[in-house]
Amino acid sequence: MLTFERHQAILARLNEVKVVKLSELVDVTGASESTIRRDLTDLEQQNKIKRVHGGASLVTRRKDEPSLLEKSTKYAEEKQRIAKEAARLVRDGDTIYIDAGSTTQAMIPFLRDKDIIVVTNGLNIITDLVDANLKTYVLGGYVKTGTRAFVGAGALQSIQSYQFDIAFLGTNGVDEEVGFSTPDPEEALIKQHAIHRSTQTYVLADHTKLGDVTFSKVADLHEAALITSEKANHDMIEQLEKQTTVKVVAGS
Amino acid sequence: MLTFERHQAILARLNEVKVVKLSELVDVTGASESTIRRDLTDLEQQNKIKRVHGGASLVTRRKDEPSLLEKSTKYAEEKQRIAKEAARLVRDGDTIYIDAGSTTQAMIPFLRDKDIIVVTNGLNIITDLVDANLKTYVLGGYVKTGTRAFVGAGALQSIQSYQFDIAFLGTNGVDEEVGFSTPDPEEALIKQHAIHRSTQTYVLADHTKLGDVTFSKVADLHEAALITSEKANHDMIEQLEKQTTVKVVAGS
DNA sequence: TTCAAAATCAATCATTTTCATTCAAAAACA
DNA sequence: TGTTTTTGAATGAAAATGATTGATTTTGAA
Repeated sequence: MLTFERHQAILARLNEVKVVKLSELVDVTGASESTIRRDLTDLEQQNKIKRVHGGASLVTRRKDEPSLLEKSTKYAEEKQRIAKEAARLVRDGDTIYIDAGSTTQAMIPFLRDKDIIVVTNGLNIITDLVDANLKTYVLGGYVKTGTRAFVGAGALQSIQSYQFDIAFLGTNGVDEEVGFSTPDPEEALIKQHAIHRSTQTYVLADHTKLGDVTFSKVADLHEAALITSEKANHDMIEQLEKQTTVKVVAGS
Repeated sequence: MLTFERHQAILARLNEVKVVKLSELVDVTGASESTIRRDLTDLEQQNKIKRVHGGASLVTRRKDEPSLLEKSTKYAEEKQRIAKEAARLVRDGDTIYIDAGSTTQAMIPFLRDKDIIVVTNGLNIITDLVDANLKTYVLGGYVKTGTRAFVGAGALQSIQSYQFDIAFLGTNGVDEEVGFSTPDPEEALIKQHAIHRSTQTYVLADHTKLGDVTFSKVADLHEAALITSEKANHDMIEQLEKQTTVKVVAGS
């Protein structure tokens, strides 16, 4: 058996089993223990496998987890909990829209490996989606400096091609009277279209957003359900519940 | 047994087994070991097989796209020089298309702060463009795992909206007969449209691509100009010049 | 926990296989 | 005929392999 063939056999077997004992590999390939050891060393140097005592496992091509510091600042605990709750709503077979934004981005780890199609307009979101092994589609358009969301005529045209089971949106303001709002009119426009092309819409907002109003109105409260956290003012939540469904996730 | 026949026999056998022991080949063809070795050397030079210790395997024209990391580190210097030459062609006020790919990506630092509009279908390219302070537009579409290019119906629809002064494309193969080619038909389709929507087209290719043929044809040689480097075989360049404009950038 | 047996490991060496190079014989060619 | 190309055998170098050694790690029983 050729070196190349053996390497293939080893990798194939690892693909099935994730971790295999050395003795099994010896059986499968019919090579001596020494040879297998050398093979494993080779493959490890090629960064294809990770050796463990007695065997080996395939290295997952995922990007390294962001550092803890990054995580804690980027996705505060509250966002994590809200994102997790949102992700629970997604079922295999769904086609969903994930809006640009850090809270919606926090959903992605909870969606890993699901059999879903995801559409997004957020540059930072794309990489995470692909790394999470999800079928990923992107709106085209102009890349906004700052949030790096795709907006404008291109994005508008793109979104018309899709229908979503659920849209998950971020927001900068949730107000009883004004409804959902965001600073940039261009982004607001995309969000509006996402709502209209989707069977259900959930807006993810941590407690700091409640009561705020920003420049561009996205939608009335009744047009989307809201997911927020216990940290929010309870009177505020009661008020909002008159106009929309509110999911409140447990505090820390 | 004729040389040609032997070559065919070898290739046929490789087709079946992917990798064969040299001794087996000797049995099959009835030629001496030396002859087989010479045959294998020939076939490898013709780029038809890849030799490994103890045998050989057929080169596949389909998958086998090197990872992004590999791409970006390999022949970095040469790509830099080619990219710089390409960037020199861009004038203020231009609208250009920059194809997904590591060589085209290398152009971006040389375009910094220019007053141009850039359209791309490469995920990794977007961030660089925005960071280089360029007005950036993105095609939508499906995100290919691997190269992370945007392809498919969405990308196709998006690209129809634009007209370019210059399109800069990468490629995996440049061949006198076949022309420009790339492994993925979906990407090839986008490239074709880019060419047709653009006043001028330049294909950027380091010397390793010349003479190669991959699965999907993108265009004939005369449909685009070529930028490559002095490392390329000079006879090859002469041949190519019969069908297209070739810019050759200085060696290291 | 501690200890000893078992398993696994890296390192080394002798053997086998494969390789490129060389050279002379055979074949093809003109 | 003489010349060129192809072939096969021989050589030593290089690479791959399998067995052995003793060190290290894991396991399981006390």
